Amino acid sequence: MAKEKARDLRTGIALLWGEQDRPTRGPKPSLTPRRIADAAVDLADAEGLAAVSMSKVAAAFDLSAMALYRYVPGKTELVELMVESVLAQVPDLSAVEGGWRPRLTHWARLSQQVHRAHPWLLAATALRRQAMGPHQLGWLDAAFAALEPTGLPAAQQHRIFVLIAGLVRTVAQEQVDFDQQHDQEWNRLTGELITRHAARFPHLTHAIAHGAFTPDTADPLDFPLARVLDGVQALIDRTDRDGRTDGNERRGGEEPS
Amino acid sequence: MAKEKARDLRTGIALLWGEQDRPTRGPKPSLTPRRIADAAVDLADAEGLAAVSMSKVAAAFDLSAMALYRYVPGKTELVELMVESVLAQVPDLSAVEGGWRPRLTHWARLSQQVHRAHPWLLAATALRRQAMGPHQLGWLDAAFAALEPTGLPAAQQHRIFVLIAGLVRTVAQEQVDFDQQHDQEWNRLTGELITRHAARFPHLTHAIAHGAFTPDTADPLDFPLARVLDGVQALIDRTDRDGRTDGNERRGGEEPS
DNA sequence: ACGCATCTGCTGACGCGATAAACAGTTTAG
DNA sequence: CTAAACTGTTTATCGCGTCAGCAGATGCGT
Repeated sequence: MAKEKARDLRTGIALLWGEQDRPTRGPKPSLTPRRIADAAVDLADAEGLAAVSMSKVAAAFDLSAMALYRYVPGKTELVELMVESVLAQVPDLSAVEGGWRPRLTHWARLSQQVHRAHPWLLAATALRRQAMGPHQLGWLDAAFAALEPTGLPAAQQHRIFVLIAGLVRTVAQEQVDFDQQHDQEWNRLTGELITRHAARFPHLTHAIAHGAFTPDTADPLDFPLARVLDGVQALIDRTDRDGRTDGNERRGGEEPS
Repeated sequence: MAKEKARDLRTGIALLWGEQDRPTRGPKPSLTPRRIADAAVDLADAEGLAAVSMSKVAAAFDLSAMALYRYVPGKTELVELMVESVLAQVPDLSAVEGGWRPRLTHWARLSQQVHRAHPWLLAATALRRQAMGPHQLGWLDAAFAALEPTGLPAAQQHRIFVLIAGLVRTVAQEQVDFDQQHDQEWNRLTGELITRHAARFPHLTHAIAHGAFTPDTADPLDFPLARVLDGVQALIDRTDRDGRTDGNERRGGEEPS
């Protein structure tokens, strides 16, 4: 899981951007990286990322596991291809009216939908700065397009993008993990624990008594996204008013390190 | 990785809360779950979570892998113990002056520090609603303590907690993944890609030209945390002014589903 | 003081994962 | 037509979590 090979990035990129020349000799290839990735996506959608093993993917084509290595350097690159495949619908936000806020909101919702449709995406993009394909860069471009009208410095636009992308991930995480059965069990057992040790967790107890953990039918993205965008709006207002601030003012934390 | 056993939660909780009776017969146990967890933490700190295998942990005591199963039901529970061990310093925010905002900020910073000291924590708490030990609940209690003075409804306090905890995770993710070597390589290769396909990613190109990806010496938690807390402040202001709003007003997204 | 139930820790085995190596069979360029 | 280039297979290695069964230590009830 932590074996980097240094050449992975380069080979991954080559694969993602289709920069390989399939030669003309020998038998016709029966597969393509794309077809393999799509089969892997189907498998992951149905049984989770953990079920995606070289042999199970190969089995979808009635081939042996090793056959895949003719098309894909290794599993790392296969997962990168899966991500790219799933992001094929690059958002076009130019039709969204109302400026940066509705556009960013729409971007976030589209991203959330992809995560909902492919719960494994979260785990697949979790670690490392991986090789990015054209579709992934397309999503990034769309986000910057939405942020441009804020008039904020590019560095801050980037930070806001990271913030919102992270938010979508967080919310997706909650939704992915959700499991009626398991969740009820968890609520029951943990609730019982807290009640038993109420004196040790007074504020938690108080909050629960006032409905903090009451289930909620609203889309879980609504509330946090509204908060974050309010925060961005506040930054824009302050920047417009003050002429120039770097956005890292003293509000919200003092200690130097 | 995806094998749930239904009894895991219950046994995990029993272990975390020390609700087992070690009997009196037989040889003296040479270990305790706690000592095992601490050894595993040291291993993970040094070589990453992937390096934490039953045999490697056991090797730290010159024992065989199977010996650990006398103390710990399985690896799942071991990881839960590791998390609990690392959260032993439950924050006490009562000394922090200035109301909810500095307190929440402090909570976030402490959490960030733990994540920095134990990069594997992120992966260890990534999945599922796991069994929570007293320390973990302590952190939760501290957060609600900080949120109480906002006067917001408990359900919103909970949502804000989730938002901020997620934010810390996101930032921690960035920091954990960071690797000078690999990052420079990534910047070089990906930058080159974007330049080559500039026409396809106009806004991204524009943002980069204006310094969007320029490295930054500020603590990466500063900016996003300030934005989120500004957003919370806006919610408080609005609630105070309007008397009553449910916090899911129309700002920031309209479509019903 | 003794014996056995109760422990601890060990070895061996299983199944499953990624992937390296060597090989058999196929296709096409020269 | 032949050899290079290519596809797919079998076999093997290594590491993982964990189950089963065994050897030896310990201390309770007698």
